[in-house]
Amino acid sequence: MRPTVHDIADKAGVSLATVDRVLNGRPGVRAVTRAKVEAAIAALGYVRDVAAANLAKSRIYPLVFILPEGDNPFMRELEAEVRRAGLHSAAERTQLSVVTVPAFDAAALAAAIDAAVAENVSGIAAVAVDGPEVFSAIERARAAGVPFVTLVSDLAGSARDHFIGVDNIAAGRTAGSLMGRFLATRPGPVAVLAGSMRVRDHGERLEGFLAAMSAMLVARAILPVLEGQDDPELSFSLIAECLAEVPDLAGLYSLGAGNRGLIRALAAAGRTDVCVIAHELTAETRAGLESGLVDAVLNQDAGHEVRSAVRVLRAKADGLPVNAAQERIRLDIFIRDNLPAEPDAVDPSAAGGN
Amino acid sequence: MRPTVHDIADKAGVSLATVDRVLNGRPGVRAVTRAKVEAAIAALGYVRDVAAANLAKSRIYPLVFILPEGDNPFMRELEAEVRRAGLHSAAERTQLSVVTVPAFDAAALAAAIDAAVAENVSGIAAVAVDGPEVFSAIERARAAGVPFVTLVSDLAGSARDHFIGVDNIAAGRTAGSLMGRFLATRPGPVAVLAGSMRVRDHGERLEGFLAAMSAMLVARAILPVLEGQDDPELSFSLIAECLAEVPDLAGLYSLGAGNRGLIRALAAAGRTDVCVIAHELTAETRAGLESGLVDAVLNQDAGHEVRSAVRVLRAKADGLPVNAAQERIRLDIFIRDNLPAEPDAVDPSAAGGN
DNA sequence: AAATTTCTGATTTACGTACATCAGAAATTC
DNA sequence: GAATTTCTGATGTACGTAAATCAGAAATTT
Repeated sequence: MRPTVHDIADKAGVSLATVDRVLNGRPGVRAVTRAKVEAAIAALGYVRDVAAANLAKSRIYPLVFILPEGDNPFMRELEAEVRRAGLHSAAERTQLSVVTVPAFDAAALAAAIDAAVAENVSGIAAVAVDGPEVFSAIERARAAGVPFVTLVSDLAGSARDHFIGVDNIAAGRTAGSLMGRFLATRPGPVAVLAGSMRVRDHGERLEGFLAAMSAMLVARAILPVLEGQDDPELSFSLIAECLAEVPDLAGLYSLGAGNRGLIRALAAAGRTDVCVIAHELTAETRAGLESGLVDAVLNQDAGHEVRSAVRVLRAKADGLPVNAAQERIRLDIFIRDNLPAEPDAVDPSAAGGN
Repeated sequence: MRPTVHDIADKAGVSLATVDRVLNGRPGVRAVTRAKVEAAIAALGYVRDVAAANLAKSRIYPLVFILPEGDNPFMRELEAEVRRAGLHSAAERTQLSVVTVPAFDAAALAAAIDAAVAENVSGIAAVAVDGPEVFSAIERARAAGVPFVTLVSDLAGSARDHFIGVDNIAAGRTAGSLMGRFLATRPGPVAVLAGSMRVRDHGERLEGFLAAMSAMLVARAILPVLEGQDDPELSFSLIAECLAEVPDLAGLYSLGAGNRGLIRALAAAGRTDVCVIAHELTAETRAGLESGLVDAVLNQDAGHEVRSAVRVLRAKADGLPVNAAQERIRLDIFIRDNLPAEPDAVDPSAAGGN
């Protein structure tokens, strides 16, 4: 059997109360006694039984996810995954909630962060927009002792505890590399559709893509980046216009969330010959892959990200270390042949993470 | 607060003991009383607090992983992941152990299954070899009430509860599809290196690969399958011989574990022009991707598989349902540009799954 | 040496569930 | 209606930890 607090007390020759004080960093223990207890803990290889501890504490952890509003399918999927995780979150003593704010709006995000801090939550996960207001809001949260993780789009250099999302530079590089291989020697320029350069993930993906394309043996023209604001209508018209103006367009990299408009424009123009690489496996991009309009989709698993965020925030709230390797989010590559089955309906009885 | 057994007792107007009898399916409750209690449970939306239940039971679940022995790097990684998971398995009240048996040996596997059943374990995960002995051993395990999952290689049609691994037909199709795109119009035959057709995963991958290749616009000769028994030396000589005899070889699909020998043979022949697609991201295939000898690696995440197997076996042991969607193992595609960072050293302090 | 402060021990209750025991009520059989 | 069987209630202990209380020991100050 694994050792308990009682074993520590026996081994160290102190009382249970003293062990408790040492374990939970409470005052009222002399340095020598504390050392004795710590020695016993180390000798026995004691590890706290978190289940029992949480039971005794009956503590709950209210965690807030701040996501951009609007019809960005990936963000809505993230929201759905938060709700899904919330169904069995009671077992892990977490209470998840979602707050939505206007997309690409640093001031609104900062206000939402401050509001969450005021509500005294145990942790915040947010899709970061770049801006000084956001930096200082994160600093205020951390100063108030509230763990903070960035989700999907990072804000390196800020006070955030952790970033949960893919390496976006590598994602862009992967897109560029696949595009190069798929196009091979076929001539023609490549277009890029982004949402906004005010979120770092888009900027980073572009950076990686350009780097990979410029490393190709065959030099290829990259058209100026189209900014569709992750809006279906705007994305549609931008792409439709581009297709009309550039008849020999060879490739199209969609690094944001404008895929609905993009696919509609491609279908309308009947251009199945363009090599299309998009991000995030949603209903639209899945249909695009199946119909052959889209050649590859780079994806980050929303469910994994939500569960990872919950784990990290809980660990930070408890002052526990995080296994960075385990929390690394993988970049999935999907082509027509390795599409996963359609996700099933929510099953509240399911336990565990993934 | 979420409801407890006490709330049910109050609501149903019965005692705690009766609620307990209903919840745990113990005898001694009239049908009418049972119905009252069940109504109260449904009305309150009660869900058992598993943490408290496990604490009270102080039950442990001994789970056994039966893996092929030998220097198959992926199997050794699986073994390492089992040990890694075992480090914090105490928290989940599981006790993991690994048993190795000769590879491709149905009788040895069946014997190991019987031995595990005799030891009265709570669950068994095994890399299935095809054979009648294995079928009947699985049936004996299930008859003895021991949950059984197949790992990596399935045995559909057997009594196993669940399969933990990728869809190997889709994996083969993906390999074929990528091979076709990467080769484009380049002429030349393609070779396939397998381990043994006695494990179904190899057979299924081959099936998918051939299907995808035959669906290509450009017809391409596929050489007879080379069976390397997952042995580095044998694989080396088979590939070396093949490279010598087929100078215009265009592609090479390695669907088993003979990658060390394969890469050595390619390097020795200086053939960086052959399009190579291999399975499982190991030290060898990673180095191959980085050096450019290997073009793509299809991977299943050993850590995910182990954690999924543990979750499924525990759920089966407790008679709980399994969320199949959540337990589906993804097929990862790795190219040079989306290689994850080298795995870190084991960190026993890490909590949670992924 | 007395008074004070700081530390430590002993004990208790609680968290939510599992499980066992025993007495008594209700239903069934004779 | 008595005897029996089957069901139900009441109660208690246990799991491993958290947290509180209070008494007493040790160290410190006066």
